[in-house]
Parts: sequence; C-alpha cells; structure tokens
Amino acid sequence: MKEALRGKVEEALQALLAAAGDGGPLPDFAIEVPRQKEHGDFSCNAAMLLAKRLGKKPRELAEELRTRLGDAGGLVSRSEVAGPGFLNVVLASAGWQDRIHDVLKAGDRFGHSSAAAGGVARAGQGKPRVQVEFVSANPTGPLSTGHGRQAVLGDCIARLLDATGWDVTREYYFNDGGRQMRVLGESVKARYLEHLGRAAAPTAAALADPEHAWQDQVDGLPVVFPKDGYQGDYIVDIAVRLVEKEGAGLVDEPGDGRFREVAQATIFQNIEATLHRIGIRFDVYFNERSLYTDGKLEEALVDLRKAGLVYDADGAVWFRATACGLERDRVVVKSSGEPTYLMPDIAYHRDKFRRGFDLVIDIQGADHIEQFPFVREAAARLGAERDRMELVMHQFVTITSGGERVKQSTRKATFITVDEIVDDVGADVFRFFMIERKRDGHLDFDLDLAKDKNWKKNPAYYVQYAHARTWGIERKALEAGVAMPAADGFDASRLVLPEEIELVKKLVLLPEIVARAAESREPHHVAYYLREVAGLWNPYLQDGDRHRVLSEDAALTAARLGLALAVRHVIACGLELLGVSAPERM
RNA sequence: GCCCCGGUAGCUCAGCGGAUAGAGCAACUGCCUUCUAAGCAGUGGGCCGCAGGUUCGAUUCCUGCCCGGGGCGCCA
Repeated sequence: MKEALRGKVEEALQALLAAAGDGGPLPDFAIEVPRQKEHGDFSCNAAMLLAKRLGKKPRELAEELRTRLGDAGGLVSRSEVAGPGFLNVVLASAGWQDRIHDVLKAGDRFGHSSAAAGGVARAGQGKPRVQVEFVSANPTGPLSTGHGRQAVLGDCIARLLDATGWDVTREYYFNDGGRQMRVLGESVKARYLEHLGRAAAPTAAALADPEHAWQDQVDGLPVVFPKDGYQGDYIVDIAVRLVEKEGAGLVDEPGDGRFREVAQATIFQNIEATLHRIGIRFDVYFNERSLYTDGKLEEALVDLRKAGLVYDADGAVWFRATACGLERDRVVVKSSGEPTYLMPDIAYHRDKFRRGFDLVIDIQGADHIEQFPFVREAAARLGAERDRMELVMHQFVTITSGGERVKQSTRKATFITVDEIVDDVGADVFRFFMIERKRDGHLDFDLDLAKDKNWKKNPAYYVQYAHARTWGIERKALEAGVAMPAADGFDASRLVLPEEIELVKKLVLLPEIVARAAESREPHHVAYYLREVAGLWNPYLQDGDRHRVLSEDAALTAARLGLALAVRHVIACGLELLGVSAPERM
C-alpha cells in the first residue's frame, strides 16, 4: 500500500524535476503515517526537501506535486497541502478493504518476508545463515531473571530473523573449565562433608564477607567451604543426594573431580528444563572444553603469535589489542599457564565463521559489553569478518512487588529465579513481560501486574484474549449455522465503519513491524503493536450495539467474520514471533 | 578519571528528523451488565534532565554538563 503510493510519488517527482530542468536525483523523501488521523493516511515531505534546491516555496512545490500525482490511478481519493509543505493523502477506502483478503490468504504467515536478509542475501545460495548465541550461562546455578530476559530476547530475535529470511541456528556456549567450575565442585564437596559430619559449616560472618579469611576450625571440625563459594541451597541439595547415593565413598575425591561433574550435570539439566518451560530450545550447546581437546585454542594462540599479536610479559601472554586500536592490551594466558576466558572466546568466534555463518550475533548483558571489542578484533585478525560479528546488548531486570524493589544478590544466592516467576505467572506472561521493553533500558518486572488475571489489566492476557475472542465468535457462528468465510469469500466493501477501516489499516502494518523489529533486533515493537491491535479489537467487540459481528445481514456478517479471521491471523503470527501461545479459549 | 546505557504524564514505559508528543495503569465524571470473565465513553495531568549547535523543522542528530545504572581484573 505504502510502496504503491511511493512509486506513484516518485513518478510525479520525476516529472516535476524534469519540468524544472533539474536532472538531479530524487530526494530521499519519506512516506509516513502521520501521528494525527486528520492528516490523512500518509504524508510526504518531498516538497520541503526540494524547496531550497529548486528555489521555490515548499507549499508551492507541494501543490505542484499534488497536481501531478492526481488520483494516482485510483489509489488516492483525496490529497491536500498542509503545514509547512506536507502533501497529505487519503487513500480510497477500497484500497484498504481489499487488503483484508491478502491477510487471509497469507494466514498465520502474514507478516513473514525476506526483508531482514536482503542486505546479506547470497546469490543463488539459498537463505543466508545466522547464528544467534545467547544465555550462555555457566552451569553454576539456576537461571536468574537477568538470564531470563536474555533467553527470551535471544529467542525472539531468532524467531524474527527466521521469519524474515534467515536460516537461524541458536547456540548456547558454556564454560566448563576454569576456576568458576572448580569452586563449584569444592562448594559441593564442602556441603557433602558437612552433611556427613566431617566438616563444619562456615560461620555466617565468614559467608557475609568474601574477603574475610576462613576460620580453620569450628567446634573442633575443619571448615572446608571455599572462599567465594556458591552458597545456594541447590548446592546443599546436590550434596545431600550424593550422600544418599554414594554414602561416604567420596570423601577422598577432589572437589574438581566427581563433585564438579555431578554438580555441573545436575545444574545444566535444570537450566535446560527451565528453558524448555519457557519454550526455548537450542540447536547447539557449545562446550568450551572442546576447544582445548580438539586443539582449536592452541591453534588460535599460535596464529595470533605468528601474526605478532601476542607477546610475553610478567610471565603471562598478552594480546596486543592496542595494535588493533583498542584501549589497552589484555592477558590471554595467565602466568599460571591457564588461559583467561578471552582466549577460548577468541578461538570460539573464529570457529563460528569456519562453520560458514554469514552473520554471528552475540547477545550479552550490559556487564559484558566492554569485552566484545577484544574478542571481535582478535577473531577478525584470524580471518573472521568484523562487520559480520554483531553485539546485541541489553540492560538488567529489576523485580517490583508491592510497590517495592525486590533485593537480589547473586553471590548469596538470594536472587529470584526464572522458575520461581514462571511458577507464579506462567510461561506466556513471563515471556510477554520480558520482551515488552526495549533492550537498552532497564526492565522493571512488575510481579503484581504479571500475577493479575484480569485480562484488561494484564497486557499479556489482553492480547491473548483478543485472539481467543475471534474463536469465541467462530463458535457462536457455528452454533447459529453460519460458516466462516473463505479468504475471498466475502465482500470486504461492507466494512465501512471508521473503526473497521482503522482496524484493517492496523492489521496491514504487521509485515512492516516485523521487518523493523528483526532488522533492529528489537522484538518489543511486536509486543507494542499487538497491544495496539488488541486495543482496537477488544473495544470493537465490546460495543456490540453498533456493530454486532453476527447479524441478520448475511453479507455483512461474512465481512465481519472475515475481519475477525484477519485479526486472529495477525495476533497469532505476532504471538508466535514472541513465543507466546495464542489460545482458542481462556 | 575514562567507556557504555538510560532520563518523556503520579507510576511503568512507547515514540521511523516532521505538524497540536502517545499508550497502559492510577485519578476524576457519566453510562452499561456484554458474541466469555468490571466493561464502555469522556476528563484532567508534560520547561520530552539542562545548555548550546546542525536543520526549513530537533523528544529524535552532534557537543558539553547534571542525575541514575553498569563497566574499566592474570574473574567470567
């Protein structure tokens, strides 16, 4: 619709420029939906952009454009020059009404396109491939709300890319080597010994202060809990289960052995189960340790050295990041001989490109954002393409309950988990709330609103209910012996009420919204759009006196049932992109 | 000190260089009891953090400052 008008305006501008003796290019004008309804369906700013160049007044130019555009082959019913030089256009209503058939023909796939992949399309090679890496939480504890936001965000971005022409791989990278996992194993072992009565629990004072030196003994028993150890109850649970299964048979095992393995496996299963609960499945779980065993890490280090990008100092190996224009150099291998997280990350990103992805997206929380340039630069020097590595960052989550911010602490394991919230509000509401806000801002998760079952208040239910109501109407129609119309099986010109035209105009926007959300990696646009659609549909149904869907007038009934079906498809498609279910009844 | 992200209605937030800046909740007024569940119609509420700059036009782009969050490790 918009593109059709744009084409006509371009023709008119071409003629206008030719008449003025200007052979230059067309201006980069906009065709947009004005904020105010009175300004028509679309407005065009071309006249203002050309005023200086042609030495004419903007309003005069706009008038000339208006004349040349005419009715644009029946597309335009009315146009006028307004404000400083806008050309406002009202389209013929038949243009809108007929679009409803397009929506119905496309069904749930209305909204899908190849829009976002356009810039990277590979000639004759099929869809371009994108990898989206997200969550990537190390298996040291349950998923927190921060991970939850990233999980939903990443999954929605993946869904959007898939709907706009990409072949998507979801990947989870996890770190199963290194100090963190050793401390995890030692934490479990400490709880294990404690449960067997062979060691003492650390004092509360010691746990509260990570810098405090551990006491060696409490009441004659040794304290073995590691400094900065994991304090959550889930650690105790794992230890208790080990005692039940193995008795005291593991007292001589090192913390870094069986204890770490069992803890890791248990926690990871738990994380996966949580992700499945909220509808997220990964195609690849990439294991950091594999980079050591298959030699890719060593290879990357050797290649960096060959390229003169690492050097030895203070017993450590440094990445010469300053040579790549970055602030300072970074250690990649500690003086202990153990690589820092940076080294495997570099090898990992190089590996991503070797697997043939056209685009690699890392989704990360704001606390990791500064690390990305180092990984990207190093990987780029090893053959990865810099402009095909993209960082998508997001801010944190705070939880509000009873008007108060809920305090959380990762270290003390007093954080709220994804599971706890999903227990309370369900996966659909969880996802909707997590995706409703733009990534760049903090997300305030209002637990009270999320728990509220009132469909009018809770935006997730408000949208779902709008969808369910289309099924309610269908059930009612079938009861009355009225069949649902086929995509072309009704006369859309019967939809003449302003609220009906407005609905159609809104429904038709879906593909544009989806494309923009995908390209900008901002799924919240879809959530807002769905609220707008529901915000038109729900009141429409409420005002039953003015426009009952099911009426004596068979042709009108068919048209309104067609409208209901279009609403259903648009909402179903949008909710699918957010990973939120679209129930037939609630 | 340096870097990143925010600052828009009482609250939570949308806003693609355009015209008189929007939504939901909360508040206020009137009506209604539903094609499923307290709905519908309306009202009030704003130096778009501050100050410059670019532009025909700035909430939007640029610079500086203020406030809030995060980051600046041989932690990940």
